[in-house]
Amino acid sequence: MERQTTIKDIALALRLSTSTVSRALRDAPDVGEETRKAVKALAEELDYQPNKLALSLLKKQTNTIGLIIPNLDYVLATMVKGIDEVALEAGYTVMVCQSDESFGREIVNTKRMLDSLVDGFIISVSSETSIFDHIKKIQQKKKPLVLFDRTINSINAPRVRLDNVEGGRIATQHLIDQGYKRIALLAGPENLSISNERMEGYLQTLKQNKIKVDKNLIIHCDFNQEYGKMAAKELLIMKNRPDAIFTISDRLAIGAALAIKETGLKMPKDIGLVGFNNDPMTKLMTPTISSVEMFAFEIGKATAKIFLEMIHSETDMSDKEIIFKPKLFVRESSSRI
Amino acid sequence: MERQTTIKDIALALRLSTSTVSRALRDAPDVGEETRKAVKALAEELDYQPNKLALSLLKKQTNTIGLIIPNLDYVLATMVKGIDEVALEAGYTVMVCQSDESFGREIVNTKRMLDSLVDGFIISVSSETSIFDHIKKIQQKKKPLVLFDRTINSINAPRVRLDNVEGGRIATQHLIDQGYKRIALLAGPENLSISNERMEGYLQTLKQNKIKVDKNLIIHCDFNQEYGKMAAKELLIMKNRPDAIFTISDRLAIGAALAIKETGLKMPKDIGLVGFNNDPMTKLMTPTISSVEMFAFEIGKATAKIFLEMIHSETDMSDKEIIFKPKLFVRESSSRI
DNA sequence: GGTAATTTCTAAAACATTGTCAAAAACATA
DNA sequence: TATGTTTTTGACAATGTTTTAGAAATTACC
Repeated sequence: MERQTTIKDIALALRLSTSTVSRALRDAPDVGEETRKAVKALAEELDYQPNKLALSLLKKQTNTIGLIIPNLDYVLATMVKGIDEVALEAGYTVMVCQSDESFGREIVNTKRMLDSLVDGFIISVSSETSIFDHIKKIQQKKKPLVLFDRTINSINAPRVRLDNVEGGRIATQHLIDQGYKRIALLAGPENLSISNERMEGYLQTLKQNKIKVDKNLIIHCDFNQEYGKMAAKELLIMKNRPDAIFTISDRLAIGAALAIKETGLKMPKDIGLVGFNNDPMTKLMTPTISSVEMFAFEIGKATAKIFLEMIHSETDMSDKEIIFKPKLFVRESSSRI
Repeated sequence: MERQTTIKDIALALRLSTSTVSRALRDAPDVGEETRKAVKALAEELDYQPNKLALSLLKKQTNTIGLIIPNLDYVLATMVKGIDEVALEAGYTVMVCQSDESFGREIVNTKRMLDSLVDGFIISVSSETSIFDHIKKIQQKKKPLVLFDRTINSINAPRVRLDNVEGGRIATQHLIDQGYKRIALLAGPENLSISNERMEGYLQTLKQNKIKVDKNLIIHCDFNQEYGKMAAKELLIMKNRPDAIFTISDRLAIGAALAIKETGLKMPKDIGLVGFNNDPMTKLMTPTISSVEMFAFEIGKATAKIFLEMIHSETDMSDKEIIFKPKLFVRESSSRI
């Protein structure tokens, strides 16, 4: 790696002090017109670029955001895109680390980034994470922290997320409206906020419609097409099988759709299916799958904006919560009326 | 943000010099057993973490890799995962920037990162990029650079990629073997290496099989489902329409599949279709779509490994090229024998 | 007891930059 | 010319760390 031109080189060449050069470059008022010109000309010639590292050390800020996410599936990738866009605009660079749904890797990533290279954190936790000491440590060090998508109630930080309860409600209500009576739920990992909230919406809606909850119709499993398929199979071979399935993610929905096909049942006639995320895949399957849109890009942008706000203003924002309203896209898999 | 404990604090408290503290912490030989213990104990107590910024400034390395990619679709996300995994293992953190297929944003991202925060670059260029000054600048500054997936011939840097010509060949040959006679090509953006290489394979194979190339059957378009659909429609309404389409990406293939469905043609009977990437979506479509697997995860890992090798050894590696062999997964869309 | 060798520590430089304060130069006014 | 004011510049400290060279202090040996 080549030695970079520094302010010192310019100072030496022009027989000036480094401070004068520094000021000339920053267009400070107290520097002679001629010196300024000379400095700028030489800086241009030598392709001088201020050393960000030295600046960061001095200013104690790196203009870098640490982003920790569980994976890079469609939804997260879209959110990352939103975050990226806003951050770039504001002069920040994003450091993305995937925990790969692993608690251990989430901790390693947090620790690494905490060791001083980032100005703050934007986090969506892994499905394994149920202890939050590493996240509390961020707050102890008083670094800005915003949670998004999969948020944590016991952590006092601004959060941006979907109204997942509402999402569960509109999906379930839609299935009921379409005349389905026994609605199963493919829930995600148990300790995840999004799982529980969407389930909450499901339960509320059943209750409101005076439908008794059958615990056998609720299955928890990881976000993985294969698991989704297996879980759906389990449901479909029950004596008193469900006539509709609401899955908490589209990946699970796709697994379920495959299970349904293999069993020889037809959607939406024999069984209804609604997924979550509005992954483009749902439009491509045959039949197309109804799904709840979660405005991932917008959530990403809003998250980054809150983060920036948090960095720039000193006011406490830990109560701030931005909640997006979901929207159901009805497709073939669930429209039998 | 809270003030971090520094080596100075420890030195002051223990009435030692900072140098001694530094050596004690690093287990250097010339430091007394008792001092070492005292220092370590206090460091533990005050939760001392070395300031990476200061270290980076001193050592002139940040242990950070700048990764520039055009987007975060399935293939790239998988590659990023591979890169991430290897980098993390080696103690490096990855800074991901999406150019979003825009030349301008690619330049901004490169410039930002070049301004000293990263030790080197791993790049896959945007489809708009046909001038490479920003990339040459990286090399002028003697920073390690590895190109992957979409590589550039005019840049002398190690590269990791698929044997795209071979990919084009096996896809085309397969279609011929299945008895298709008029094979169209949905190529990607014109200036992209992967487009041209896959097309090269297509052309070679036609020639080998003594099939005359019909230029009207070759359409270039951006990687976008909608464009793919439009381009396919164009092909399908021709008087002398093709009886098979080979698309250079699965996103285009999916677009083509939708166009085919709308036209009322049946795959694989009336028309054959082969895509590229082996995106999980291809397994979910009805009919399932044949596709060329490109081992994205492996390419990602290999790329990161080369990068690390480049960082650690000083030997010139700019000739190094790792080429993965593609593999065709035959599915319903193209198997009519 | 004196010299040499060894151990343990410190001071200063280095990394690139900015900020503060003081000095010097330039200029204006009486 | 002397004084005051403004403009321009420089010296030095500070950011947090490691490294080099060397200084004390201790121990070993004759």
